[in-house]
Amino acid sequence: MKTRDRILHVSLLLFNEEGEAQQTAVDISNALGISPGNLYYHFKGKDAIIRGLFDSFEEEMRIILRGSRGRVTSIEDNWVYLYIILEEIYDFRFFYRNLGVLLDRYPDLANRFRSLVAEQRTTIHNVLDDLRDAEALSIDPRLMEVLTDQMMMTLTFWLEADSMNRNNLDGAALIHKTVFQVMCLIVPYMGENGMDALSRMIAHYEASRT
Amino acid sequence: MKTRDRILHVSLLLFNEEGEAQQTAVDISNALGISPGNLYYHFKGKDAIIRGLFDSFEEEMRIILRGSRGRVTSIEDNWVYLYIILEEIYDFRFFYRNLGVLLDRYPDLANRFRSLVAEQRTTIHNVLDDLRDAEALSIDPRLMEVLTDQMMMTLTFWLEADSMNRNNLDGAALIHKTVFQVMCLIVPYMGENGMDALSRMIAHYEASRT
DNA sequence: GTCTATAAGTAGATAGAC
DNA sequence: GTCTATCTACTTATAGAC
Repeated sequence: MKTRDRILHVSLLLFNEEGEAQQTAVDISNALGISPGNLYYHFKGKDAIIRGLFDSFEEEMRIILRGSRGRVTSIEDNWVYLYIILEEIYDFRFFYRNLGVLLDRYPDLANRFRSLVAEQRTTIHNVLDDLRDAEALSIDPRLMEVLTDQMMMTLTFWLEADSMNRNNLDGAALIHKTVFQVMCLIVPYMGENGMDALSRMIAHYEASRT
Repeated sequence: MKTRDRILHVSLLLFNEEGEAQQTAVDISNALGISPGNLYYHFKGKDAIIRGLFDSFEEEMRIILRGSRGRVTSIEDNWVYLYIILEEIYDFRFFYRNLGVLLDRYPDLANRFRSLVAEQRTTIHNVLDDLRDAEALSIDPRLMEVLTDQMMMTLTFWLEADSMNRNNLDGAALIHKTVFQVMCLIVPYMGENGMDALSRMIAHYEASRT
């Protein structure tokens, strides 16, 4: 593994586990067992590392988003698809832990992030349209934008929201809970099947917690 | 106005407008036209100022929350009550702009914040109960917790969510939009009146934007 | 590519005069 | 209460040897 890749790999671990703000360039070089000078040879600074990590995240997320085209046609598909998105976000969770700071500090990155969020929103919107076409959902058109916004909000701030609670969940449990939370947003639009689907989801959710 | 109060007042303005992270102790003293030494005479540092500001926010918010007891018995009441909460948050919006950082940096403040959020959640839950008792809402009990979480998420992250958009709204418009967003969360549970209420809300919302 | 050593810059904090 | 001056601590960034 090349030093450049090792830097990205270890930085991601440190950022995710300890928080991005807490890690200095020297901390990262220590964790790698290399000198700060060497780190600077590969990356001009911490911001360059972060940009490198965002490159990976952006690429992977765009692949996931584009992979949904016409493939999510049932409530179960939707459940699985949410899982995939949330797991990708979890892999790069330090970005989402304090979005505000990062966007303030790196304006160029802020634009790329906003653009990615916009594509995410479009994808969610399309998925809802597909589910409506497949008659899995019946949504008042006037509520579509609001519902999309609400789903986006949950998909973007679930990690920060969890840190508001005293007893934080581990990753897998939190992802599961969040999928459930998002699915519940569309339960009222599932018509007759809504309550059944809800019961199955709750059973599934409760079972996974034991 | 005493220097101590002027410090709190000007700091709040600076934090809200320019961001908390961007302001150093020296910046604040410059804005006040006093020396850094004098600032340190009144507050041991920026964290002491932030604590002082949180004291005010916490006190005001708890009064608002406790003021709701049994007083929110209609959809219209709920609309107004959301307004009051959102406006209070907006006054101290720098806390919500990057919650993650603040909670990391000041663990004691994090506990107080979590406790306040918990009381907020209880209040929202009680209000929903009251609305159900008043037969303004009809909610499946299994969805109550999820709905409460969803409302809390919106009330906590609306400011950060707005900064994800390219064209940010001004304060009044954003508050209005957010009230609308939260109200739409309960539209599916209004029964027969839901669609009527939605139409009225949309009319009201559109009218306010022109 | 990698190291050591060090410069340069910044924020936080205090001492002592007025 | 308020000031000036200074000190400490920490982080980023670079220079030059190996």
